[in-house]
This record gives sequence, structure tokens and C-alpha cells, in this order.
Amino acid sequence: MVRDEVVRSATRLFKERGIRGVSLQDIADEVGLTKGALYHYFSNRDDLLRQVFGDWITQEFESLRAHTSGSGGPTAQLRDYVRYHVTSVTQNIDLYHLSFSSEAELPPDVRAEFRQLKRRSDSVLKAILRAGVAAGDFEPRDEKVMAFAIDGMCNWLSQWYAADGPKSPAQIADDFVELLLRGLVRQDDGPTDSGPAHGAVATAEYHARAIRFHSERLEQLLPTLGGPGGTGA
Amino acid sequence: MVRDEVVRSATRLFKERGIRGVSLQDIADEVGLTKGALYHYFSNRDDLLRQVFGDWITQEFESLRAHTSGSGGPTAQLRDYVRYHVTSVTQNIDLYHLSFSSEAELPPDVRAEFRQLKRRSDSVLKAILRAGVAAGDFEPRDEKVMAFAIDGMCNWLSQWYAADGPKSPAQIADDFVELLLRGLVRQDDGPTDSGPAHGAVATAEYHARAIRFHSERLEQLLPTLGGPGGTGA
DNA sequence: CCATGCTTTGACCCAGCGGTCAAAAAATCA
DNA sequence: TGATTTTTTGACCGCTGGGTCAAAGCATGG
Repeated sequence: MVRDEVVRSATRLFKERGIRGVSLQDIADEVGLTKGALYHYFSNRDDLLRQVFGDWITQEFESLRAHTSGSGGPTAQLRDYVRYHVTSVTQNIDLYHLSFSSEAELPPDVRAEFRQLKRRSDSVLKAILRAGVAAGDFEPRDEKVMAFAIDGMCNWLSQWYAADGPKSPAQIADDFVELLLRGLVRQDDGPTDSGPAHGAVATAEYHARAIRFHSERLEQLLPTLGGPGGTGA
Repeated sequence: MVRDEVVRSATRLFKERGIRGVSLQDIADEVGLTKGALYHYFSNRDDLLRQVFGDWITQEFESLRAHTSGSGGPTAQLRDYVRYHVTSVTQNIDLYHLSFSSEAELPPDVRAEFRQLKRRSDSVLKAILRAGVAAGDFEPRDEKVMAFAIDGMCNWLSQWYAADGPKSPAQIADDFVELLLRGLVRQDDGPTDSGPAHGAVATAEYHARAIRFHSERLEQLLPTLGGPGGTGA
């Protein structure tokens, strides 16, 4: 489909140069058409932008609803939320990056839709946090600030994630969750039910990772310990 | 000084409409000059951008160096880092927001400088994390991912922080730190001796102890993993 | 008073923008 | 095949962009 080809090329160019940095001529050149021909598929520039973002945002709404079913305890829900968020950002990194960076340049209706998506996602997260506090699983903290912190952590992925990096999105998500849970899950009192919640496998993996980490550090230290005039520490 | 007046007006307009959304004519109108007159103060558009961002970035480099003196333990250092970062973003929110959102529209050299600032800030944070782990204050985690998470949390402020909001930057920073530390500070009954500061021997001893601790935990988990599948998740 | 230098003007250039349109070219169907 | 519809062209319009420049204004001080 030519139309889809146009949308795809436009998306790529927008991401590379910013929305205002791409002319219709650029897009036409990329696809191998003439500027005039584009107007057979789009009534104007804003319409093109709408087609670039419209489908994606609708799909994100759907995905958000699907992945935050609300099953499981607050801990599991938070984990699911972060996993969903991280996956979403990494898989549609171009569009996320674009929406954050060029939000001011979006057509008003698209912009409004995008803001609504952000708002809904934010309220889902806040509901999870609230439920967690109510259930006694999370420390009571400032809901708003925590939600922004978590969303920021996830959204920032759009600025640094590289598909060819050493870590998969799932691994990154789990790292995030681990950081967050150790900060949110109450650990001081009560029966330590963090075991079942966390899962024995995850806990074992954590310990294995810790062993590897410390072993490597220890190895690095060996020459230092042996040599007399070494460059200490 | 007319020049400064121009820079100030340009900054304000850029923030409101994005870099590419502001023409030299707009700036001239704002200051009350003619487009031609601007060229008496700037050799071209990129030069103007350079003057808008140049001073600020230099100042940020200075600020970063000043606020990360490295005194205190890892916990204190992390707290200082987050406080500095949050303060910096909230106080220069226009320029931060602009740099993140319109990074693609900056002149190449300015862009390079900005990226360098980000990189340096990132490496400072990673050093703190590494030192914290080495000292036994922090759990061993993926340095890169944690650094991105923390920086993301802070940088995301540029997207939502409002000066007239209910929380001061300092309060927000402390909320962040609390979230982070409860995730990073070791709270379980692992190797508890965090005393010895920097000696290589002490560090090696700590790592050895940590390995033994985690190995034992891992062993304890083995029956659980092999047993009747109850908590599989 | 004029001479000197800094500052500002406003007309101008050209390139590129989004957008239009009649006509040509391809594809489709009968 | 011819008739019809979809797709594409390329010339064109009005407009705004960054950038140039000779000349005018405006201080200053000898």
C-alpha cells in the first residue's frame, strides 16, 4: 500500500529531524513520488500527521486497557504496568520520542488525544499505587510525585533505549520493577510474604546476579591486593 | 544592553513555540527592532541559538562540578546529586524543556555540547552508584539502567513540574531520594558491616562476605525451586 | 560645526514552504 | 478493444523564511 509506505517514511523522517524539520517534498522524495501526489492520500499536512499518530494512539489506548486488567495484587499490578509501559515505549520508540519532543508541533486534536492517553495511563498508575497503600503492601508516599517518577523513568527510555543494546526491554522492565519495589514494598514488619509475591525463581536469579557481581569485583581487586605499590582503590 | 534583551526575548519565544516555530521577524517584533537590525548582533540564526544556549550550558557544567563535590558517603552523594538535578531542572525548566524537546533543531555544535553535559552528568551518577555498591551501601544493580532510571525521573520533571504546584523542588527531590534509597540501600540482614571506608582489603572482604551470603540464600532456595510447584509465577 | 563610528532601517533577493490543478499516465473493468 | 477510474505529474501560486546591503539616523567628540 502506497499510503502506508508514505506514513512509514514520514514517521521515520519526523523522528530524525523533528516534525517541523521535514517538508512534504522530503517525504515525497523519500517515497519516490512527487509532492503533488501526496495530496491524493492526504488532504493536507495536518491530515498526514493525524494519520501518522492517529492509529498509533488508538492502538495504545487499547493496549493500555488490555495490559492493566487489574488481576493480581498491587505488586503484580505494578510489575505489569511497568512491563507494559517499557514494552510499549521500546516497541514504538519513534512515535514516543516524537510525541514527547515535538508535542508542540502536533495538530491540536492529535495533541489532545495524546495528552489524554498520558492522563489515562497516569491515572491507572496512581490507582495501582493507591490500592497498594490501602492493602498495606506499599509505603504511603506522595501519589502524584511517585507516578511522575515512575512514568518518567519509563518514558525516558525513548531517549536512550537502543534495540541493539545488551538488555532486552523485559530485562530493563524487571530492573525498574526491582528498583521500585524495594522502594515501595514495606519490608520492616509483618510476615515476609515478599517471597511468594516476588517468586522464588526471581529471588534466585537476583542472588545469582549478586554473586556474579561480587565475584567480578573481587577479581578486579586481586591484583591490587597482591602488588605492593599499586594504584589503590 | 540590546543584545541581552534580544537573547532574553528569543529564549521566551522559543520556549513558547519551539525553536522552529519562531522566525527572526518574530524576535525582531518582540524587541521592537527590524529583522535587519538583528544581524548587527548575530551573524545568523544559528549564532543566535548559540548565544541563547551557550551561556546556560557552560553554567550548567560549572554547577554540576560544584554540586557533586564527592563529600559524604554514597547515600549522601546520591541525595546531593538528585537534589542538584531536580533544582537545576526546575530552575531552568524552559531551557531544559527546550533542549529535550527541540534537540534535533539545535545547531550541531550546541547539540554536541548539550549531549556532553548529559554524558558527564550520567557518568557522575554512575560513579556514585558504583561507589555505593563497593562500599556495601547499595544493592548491586545494573549501573547503566539505574542511572538512566534516575536521570529519567529527574529530567522528566521538565515535562510536568509547575512552579505554582503544591510541592517545592526540594520536597520533590526528597521524595525521589526516598523512593530511590529504599530501593538501593540494603535493608535485609546481609553483610551488615558498612564501616570500613576505602581500603582494598576491607572491600575485598566485603565482596567475599557478600558472595557467601548470597550463595547461602541461593542454596536455601534450591529446594523451593525443585519442590511442588506452588508459587510459580 | 563637521567628522567619525556605531546602530538601524527598509527594500530587496532567492529559496523553500504548503497547497492547487489541469492534464497525463496507469490501472481497472467491460 | 475502448471506457472509466485511480494515480501521478509538473507547472504554478502566494507567502514566508533567512540573509544582504546601501543608505539613513544618531550619537560622540574634536
